[in-house]
Amino acid sequence: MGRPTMNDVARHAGVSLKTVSRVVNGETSVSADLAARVQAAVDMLHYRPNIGASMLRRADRRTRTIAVLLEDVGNPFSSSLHRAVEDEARTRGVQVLTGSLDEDPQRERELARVFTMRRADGLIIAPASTDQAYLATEVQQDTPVVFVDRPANGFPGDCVIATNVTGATEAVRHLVAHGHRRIAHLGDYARIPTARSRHQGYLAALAEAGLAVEPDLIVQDLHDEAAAESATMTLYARPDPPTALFTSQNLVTVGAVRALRRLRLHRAVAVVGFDDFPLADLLEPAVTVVAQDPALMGRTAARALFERIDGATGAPREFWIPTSLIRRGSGELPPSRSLRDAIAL
Amino acid sequence: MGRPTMNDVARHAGVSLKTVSRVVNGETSVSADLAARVQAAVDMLHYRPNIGASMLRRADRRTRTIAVLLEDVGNPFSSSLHRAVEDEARTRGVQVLTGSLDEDPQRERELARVFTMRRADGLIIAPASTDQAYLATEVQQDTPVVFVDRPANGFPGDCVIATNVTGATEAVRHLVAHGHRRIAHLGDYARIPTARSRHQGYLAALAEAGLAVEPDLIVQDLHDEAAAESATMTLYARPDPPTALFTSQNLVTVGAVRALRRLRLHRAVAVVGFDDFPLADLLEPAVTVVAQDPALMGRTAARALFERIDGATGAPREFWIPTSLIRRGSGELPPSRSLRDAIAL
DNA sequence: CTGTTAGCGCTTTCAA
DNA sequence: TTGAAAGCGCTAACAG
Repeated sequence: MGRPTMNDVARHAGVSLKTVSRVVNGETSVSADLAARVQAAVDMLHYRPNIGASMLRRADRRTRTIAVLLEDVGNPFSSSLHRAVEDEARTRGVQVLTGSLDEDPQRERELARVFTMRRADGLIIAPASTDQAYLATEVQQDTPVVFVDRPANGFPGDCVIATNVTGATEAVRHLVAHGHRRIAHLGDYARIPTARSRHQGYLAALAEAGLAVEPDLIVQDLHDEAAAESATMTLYARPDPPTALFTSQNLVTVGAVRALRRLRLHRAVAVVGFDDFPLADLLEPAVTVVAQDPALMGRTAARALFERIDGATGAPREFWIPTSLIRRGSGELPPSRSLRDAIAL
Repeated sequence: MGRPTMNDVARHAGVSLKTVSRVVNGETSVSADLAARVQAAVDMLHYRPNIGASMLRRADRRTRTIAVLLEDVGNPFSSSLHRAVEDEARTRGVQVLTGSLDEDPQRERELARVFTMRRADGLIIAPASTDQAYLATEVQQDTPVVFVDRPANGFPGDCVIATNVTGATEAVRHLVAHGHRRIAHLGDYARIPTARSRHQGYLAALAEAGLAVEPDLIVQDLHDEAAAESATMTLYARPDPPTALFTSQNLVTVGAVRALRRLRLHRAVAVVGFDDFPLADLLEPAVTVVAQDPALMGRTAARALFERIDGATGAPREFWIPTSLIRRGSGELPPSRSLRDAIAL
């Protein structure tokens, strides 16, 4: 009394179950006559094959499902990436399961297990944990995993990562070129690999310019707007504040911009942010950023995954997705000679 | 040579397959001794149940999967909604399949069919088409469908919709209260139900204020920033332009703001937008909006769906999600007496 | 408490 | 070209 089955169709069409299977799967070795009768029965009963059941017996054992584990399907970076994966999957008739990790390593394991029980053909993971060795026992040998946004440890898989170090270096070099000597770095959780790379790029640019590292100008473990805003306020309560900020993530960038607004320093302090965000060009001054390309990252990850699913072998590959500096104004402000006066206002 | 099966576990533990099934499913009627042996074998073989296979024979025939059809999983509205659905699903151990419709009715049907073949336990659809009668033959009687953001036609299902008409009326009433008499409406594709409702709300507010409808001040079928920007430019090339804009969607709002910037009218023309967007509060002037609550819409839709999946019967319900006017500055600008002079600049 | 048998909806294998 | 039988991994129904 539930959905009609292949057997129901066979009975209605007066053919064997196997003939229905052939028609449904588009095999050509069925006479036109029988095929038509089967099709008529399919239409009349509104038969829809149960692909979960077919996968059980099918030789390739594919579920035509992939799973994507992201930081948060609701944030702009993750959701752009998700959309790009969907588009690649769609051309192949593959469905996409998603889950949000919220920087929780535990959740990463849980979801890897859940999607394994669903027999996803492959996984795309933006790791929240620092060690993916657990995947060895969690996923099957022949289930490919592609890592995106952050590198993996302890498990072989293709890897799609933005050029975080060089992007950050370029950002800070840009500030140096505009005359800045005291450049602060506002970073995300220090345990996040991308945050570390961006920090590393910052240090490299300072070294390159022969500038000393001032630990007081480096604030880490900022993960949301509020934290970034208050860290910036604190920075500008100091006697000798920086003339420029390099922020390592868009929520941090926005938090810093908010603080500068409150302090009325938004036209006095230069800012370059890592990762672009909507409307950055409409702020005053418009925000200079090192833009990532989440859609390209998603597309690249999906294509790599499907190549592996289709049987590609060989050592894990690294795909480096270039970042690009977008000059909009905030990063081109010269160092203010009178920051303390401005603050006094 | 693939994944270990329940049979492999049974052999290793020296018990029957059914005993393994009991342990794996947490049934208590197994002696501690056997349960421990089974668990040991599970751990040693890294056994993971194939829930696709179990669903085939299980009495409730649930896949513990729901499908969500959205406009575009990459846009802020859809992705916030998606995230809220995920959170509800997670508490129930249910996985979420998603798909983007891109305003394509054909795609809506396709995806409904695909997810039916996956035997999703229920569907959440933000309709792209105007008629959902096709669902009658596409989904099973007992597969609940909940519609979100836009109403359904021709198919019974709970419906979760923002108060578009009253929200739009409130927006325009707000502009009227600030002295505006010539208020333009920039709307999305006229075929989109939410766009029509917002247009209707606009008309209601004008009528309430005793203002005549000026067809020249109504521009429809704007779906992206570029279209909205050029429509706004055109509007201000007219001899007698409006002193305020009511924009019906956030891309349209942003396009209009861009145009006003270019015309240097952003402090002269009042703007209220429908639907909030990130950083609206950081623009100058900050943008007054009628905010929707996509997360609440997603949560409400998911809860309604799970109630139906859990057997709730009764007539389709309507859940009206309230909008809220957020005053930020752009909507509180008074009518400019010298718009033409300002434009002349 | 434990096991045996049947069968979910489908594809495979093999025979006609 | 068509179909019968077996079986994918699992749970239900029923025995012991």
